Amino acid sequence: MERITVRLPDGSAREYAQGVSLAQIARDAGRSDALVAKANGTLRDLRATLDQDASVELLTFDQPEGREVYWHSSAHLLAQAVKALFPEAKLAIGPPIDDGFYYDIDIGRPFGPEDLERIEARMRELAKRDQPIERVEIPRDEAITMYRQMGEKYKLELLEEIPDARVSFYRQDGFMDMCRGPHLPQTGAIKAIKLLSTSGAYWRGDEHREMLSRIYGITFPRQEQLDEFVHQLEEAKRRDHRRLGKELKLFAFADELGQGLPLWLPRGAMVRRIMENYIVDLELTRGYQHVYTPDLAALKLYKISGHWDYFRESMYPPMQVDGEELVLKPMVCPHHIMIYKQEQRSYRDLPVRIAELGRMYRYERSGTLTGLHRVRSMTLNDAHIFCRPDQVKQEFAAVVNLIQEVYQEFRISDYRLDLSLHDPKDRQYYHQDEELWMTAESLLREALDELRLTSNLVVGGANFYGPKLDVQVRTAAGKVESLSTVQIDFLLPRRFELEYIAEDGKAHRPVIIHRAIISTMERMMAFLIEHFAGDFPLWLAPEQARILPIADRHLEYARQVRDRLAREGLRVEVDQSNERISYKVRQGQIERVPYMLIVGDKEAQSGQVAVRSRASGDLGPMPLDQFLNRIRQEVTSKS
RNA sequence: GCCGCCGUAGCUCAGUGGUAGAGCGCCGCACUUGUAAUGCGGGGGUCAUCGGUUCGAAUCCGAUCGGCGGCUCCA
Repeated sequence: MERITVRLPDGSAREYAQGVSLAQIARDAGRSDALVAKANGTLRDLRATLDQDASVELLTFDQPEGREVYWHSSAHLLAQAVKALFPEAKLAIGPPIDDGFYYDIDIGRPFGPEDLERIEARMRELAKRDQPIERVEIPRDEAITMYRQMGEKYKLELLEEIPDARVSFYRQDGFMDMCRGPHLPQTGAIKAIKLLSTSGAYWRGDEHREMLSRIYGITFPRQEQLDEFVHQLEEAKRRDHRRLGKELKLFAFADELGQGLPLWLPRGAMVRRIMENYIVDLELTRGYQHVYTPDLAALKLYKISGHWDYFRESMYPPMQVDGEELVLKPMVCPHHIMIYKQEQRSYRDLPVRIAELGRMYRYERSGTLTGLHRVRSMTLNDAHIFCRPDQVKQEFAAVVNLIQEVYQEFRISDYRLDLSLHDPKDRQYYHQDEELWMTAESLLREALDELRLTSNLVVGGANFYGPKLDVQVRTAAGKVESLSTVQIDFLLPRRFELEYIAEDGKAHRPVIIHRAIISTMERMMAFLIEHFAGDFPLWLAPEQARILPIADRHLEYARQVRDRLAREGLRVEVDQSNERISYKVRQGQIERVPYMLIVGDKEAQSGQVAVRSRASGDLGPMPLDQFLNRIRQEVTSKS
């Protein structure tokens, strides 16, 4: 028998007989926690054997790839349990996801909560039996025959697309599932199991095809990890902007008003006004010109831009007035283009940066509406930069710098950049001028390189008119959404026949950079609520300080303090309720007021206030001016 | 839009076919209070809406509206 050499990442090497299993190697390395292995860069089952020299990396639940395999096997376990309880069930697909796994299944009826409990219980039983999970390869024809007999029509459809002569299956305890693998060595590795939810999901993500039942679940090697996960879910719920928005009276919805149409309550409107003033003032210092454009526009505007062709379904239907067809403004760019076209532009004028807090109305499908994240009426921090081709890179860089500056002030550091390019194979959505795409995309890439930014490439993520860079953040519910965006557009200038007169005296075509820094006010508000978990920093807090009189006889002094602070531009209220001080403090804490100023006999006599901070509690008495200095500094530094 | 779950007082929720409940909030009275809940009393619901089954419906069935979790979509 030949000998082979196995090298481990720590540099150690060991000789084995040919045909040694990766599980054996894991045992010898004392790595009982290994779930799967990477041999010469390829992921393999631990049950797999080696017949030549290899460098082997043993992966555990702590590595993303190990977790993926763990959850993938968990999905198989789920399918096995479902098949045991519902033999007529037809299986579709069951992949791992960021947090757990799901399996799409067709049992001709939906799964109810009781079903989930039964399935979960069965999964535990099956895991406890600790059956080996084995890979088997069978000829494709055999697989087809088998699935045909079983009536597994979804598996058959998948099988049809596999060109290989042999297909791999994984078998555990009599249950077989077609799968590329790899998988855990045995089902017993799956310890803590929880099925989370069910939902409908279209077969192959196509809304014209069968609706399957999807079961989501999560598993862990240890119960404590599951408990921790559940705990985190609960914590996330407490940050949820919909909950805090209601509790803190920031915004609301009303059935009578309509779906997806938010009401900004006084406290939320205050935060919004601060955000708006902040961004508009900042943009004015960066050469943007702020404008206003109407909420209605002639449909032909969007026919020219092309948006009508692409987004008709999500625009409110046209209304006929005086022989004109009007739509609610679904987006701002054509309006700003009209402003650009108001004058003949010289190359010396460029770039022209037109900005607006643009209110838009989009008919989002009812099932997609979620709190302030997805609404039907929204106001975008929009701007369009009209520039010469040679200015694109520098303008793009300026926008990215602005984004970074703003994020620093909002204390946002957890985000990802997505670079979205067009997919040349998608001839339906993207215009066919490949040269235009090449130009736009290489400009974007070069600019990113020069900024030394790394981004995540999304092929096919571009707009119909051009590529873009999005700043992606995560919501409390764990979903990724874009906050900021910068988009390069060579197409709309052409469609609208935009021009500027260049040095050569001839008309040239400008480029448009579409950009949004703080997103829509709705989305930004939702994000900030969750980001700060309701504790807005002083500069954003709707109520910055509240004065709490100890007894009714201190009300007058309390009002004096309030008036003084209000004249200094602070947002401040007096708690006039007939309650004990500890109750008022509790109320103030619950309502997330950054500062509480307690005033009683001592303070009234000495002209002081006893300061309590939301974050650090009682700070003791201080003269009013000292308090003012403190918070002025805090507002300026946005801390 | 599609699939599932849900809808009881301002809020959070209990109430599985037999006369609508609790806590908090709100209003009133008393206490005049020193850093996370003072006590007592009161008002408040056509049980989302409409229709059906039943002697009788918050409860069972259907439709509609709205919310939640997904799918699809997201200029």
